[in-house]
Amino acid sequence: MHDHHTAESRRHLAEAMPDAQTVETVSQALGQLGDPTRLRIFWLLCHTEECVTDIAQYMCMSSPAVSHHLRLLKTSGLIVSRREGKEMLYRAADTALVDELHRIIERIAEISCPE
Amino acid sequence: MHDHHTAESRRHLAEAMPDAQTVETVSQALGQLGDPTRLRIFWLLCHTEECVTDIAQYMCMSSPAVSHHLRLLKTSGLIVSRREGKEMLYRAADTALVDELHRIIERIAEISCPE
DNA sequence: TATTTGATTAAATGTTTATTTAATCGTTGA
DNA sequence: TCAACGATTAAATAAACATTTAATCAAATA
Repeated sequence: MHDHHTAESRRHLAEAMPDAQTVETVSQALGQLGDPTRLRIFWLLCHTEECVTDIAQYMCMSSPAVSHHLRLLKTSGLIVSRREGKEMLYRAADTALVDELHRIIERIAEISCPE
Repeated sequence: MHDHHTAESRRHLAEAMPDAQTVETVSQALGQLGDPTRLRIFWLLCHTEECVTDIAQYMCMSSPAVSHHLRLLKTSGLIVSRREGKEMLYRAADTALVDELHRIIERIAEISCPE
């Protein structure tokens, strides 16, 4: 049987480890952008406000499919919407979380895909 | 029929939009941490080097299940491993991508779960 | 108020993904 | 070289998830 951590080092880690609620929240946010479709929609909505029809056209997808992703992003607090006449306009939420996510997307793109 | 973007504004967006390859890469990396189990393993391995048995114990999971997640993280370039005797030791990879991801995890935890 | 347009919801389908159990592989030491 | 230990692989199952088509909803306007 090999050596494991001491009780003390294990305690240190356990204390520094984000609690279950935090882990849920963080992975939920990151998971949203783990889907390439949602990543592109989110990125788009960080740059401009769009209606569902235009997003669908931009993404080359059906509007029900886009609607589905918009609902997930909205439920996660990453985007917001407002009605204007018959249209629903979506854009990125104005929060620190969104700023960070937008930042890291462009940063990872820089790092991983330099050209 | 409502108004859409001009050809010019659409062109601007299309040019700024990360290409398909980049979107794939970014969402792949973020998606890895979209799973709470992998997020916790990754976070752990950002802080210390561990063998599979210890990770499994820490996570309260079977070692095959942990092995599965380690493989995914490794394939994505987020962690590395080395053999020491019978054990495989895993730790976070020493890359800019990993630094960024580690940074954002702790940042999102700060933002979303203040206490 | 009936029709049209834009958006969402629901049901159904197909795919991906996590976990379990059992079997196998690699290394060490008896 | 055989037994023991740590780790991985494989097959099977179950749970999540994305997409499609059809139906419904909400606002505008003719």
